[in-house]
Amino acid sequence: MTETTGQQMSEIDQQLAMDLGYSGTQTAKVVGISYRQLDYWARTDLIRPSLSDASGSGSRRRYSYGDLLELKAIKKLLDAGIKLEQVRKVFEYLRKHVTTDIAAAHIVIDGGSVNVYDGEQLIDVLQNGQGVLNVLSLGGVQDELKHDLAPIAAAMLDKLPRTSHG
Amino acid sequence: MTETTGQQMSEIDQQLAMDLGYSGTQTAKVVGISYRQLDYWARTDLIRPSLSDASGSGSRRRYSYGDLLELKAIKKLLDAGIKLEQVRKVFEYLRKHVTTDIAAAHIVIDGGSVNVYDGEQLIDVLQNGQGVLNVLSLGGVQDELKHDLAPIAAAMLDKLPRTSHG
DNA sequence: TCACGGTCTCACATTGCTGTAACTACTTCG
DNA sequence: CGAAGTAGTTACAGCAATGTGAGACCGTGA
Repeated sequence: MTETTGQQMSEIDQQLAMDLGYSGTQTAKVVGISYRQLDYWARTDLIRPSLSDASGSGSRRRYSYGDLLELKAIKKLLDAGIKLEQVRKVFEYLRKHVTTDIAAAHIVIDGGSVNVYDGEQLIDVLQNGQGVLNVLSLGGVQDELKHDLAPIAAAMLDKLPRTSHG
Repeated sequence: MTETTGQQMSEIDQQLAMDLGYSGTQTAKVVGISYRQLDYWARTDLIRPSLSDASGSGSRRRYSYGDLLELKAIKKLLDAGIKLEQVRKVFEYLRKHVTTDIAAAHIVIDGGSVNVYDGEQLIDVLQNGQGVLNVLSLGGVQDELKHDLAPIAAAMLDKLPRTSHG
């Protein structure tokens, strides 16, 4: 469609495009979300365009390259089945604890906390299954269950006809 | 923590409690969710009590030990910020591809597919950070972004005053 | 029969969108 | 400059999913 014939992008052209930033419509297309969704995210403070924010009807939003990266990451998380609420928390955190070497890093969300790793173990895992992983240890769950269950089961037995455990 | 003085649960007592099953209220308390939530999940088919389902007002639900395990796992996933919609898919899948050795296994959700592992690599990761992990490779995201961006940026440059790239 | 524990129904709230129409700004043509 | 066209933003309404709370309803045991 867009590729006519000799339409290669030079490094300089890319830089130019990046400096100009991207409109809302363009951004939505690149990221693969609806414009309404992008608008909603901006209005609800999930992510605002860092080059120029909207200021009244008729104004224009301008998204930076970095914004697009974040948006892509957000979409990845959503597609993996993570709640928007959680995504909000994650990016709130990440904006404070700046990430310099994004390409090499991996975001690791462990319950409440957020971390950025490029260590050995996690990279091994990522090389196997690329993208987002959700891992749950059922062993730990089972242990917790037993622990939580004990008092309930005990109370239950107290009400049974013959108490053979006193 | 749990061993008070004389109130120990014997293996047999536990077995007895498990056979009787657990009421809705008990189940909700053990799992750590509201009764309304448990009811909602039953009515919307996320998880129904396997010992006896509700059959008209006044009837009683009875949850098995296995149900509680599932409910615990569900809550873990929700607390980790995973969408209920995704959780539904995961457990739909898991019920078909039965899990025999639950204690040793780990659920791994990778975008669309669900797997149960007890391999070396994943266990290593789990020992570090117990519970649920969400891992995202930003390197891959950046690559995808560049790829998706090229045609858009090219179209943009076509509209600029001087075309030095033809 | 009455109280109690449990379930069911209904109404309502919140979140996360989506669609549409109105409005504003920028661009272009005369 | 001024009018028209286009792109982008805003306001408003509506929808589905996920709950929550109140209260009606039912069955069982005392």
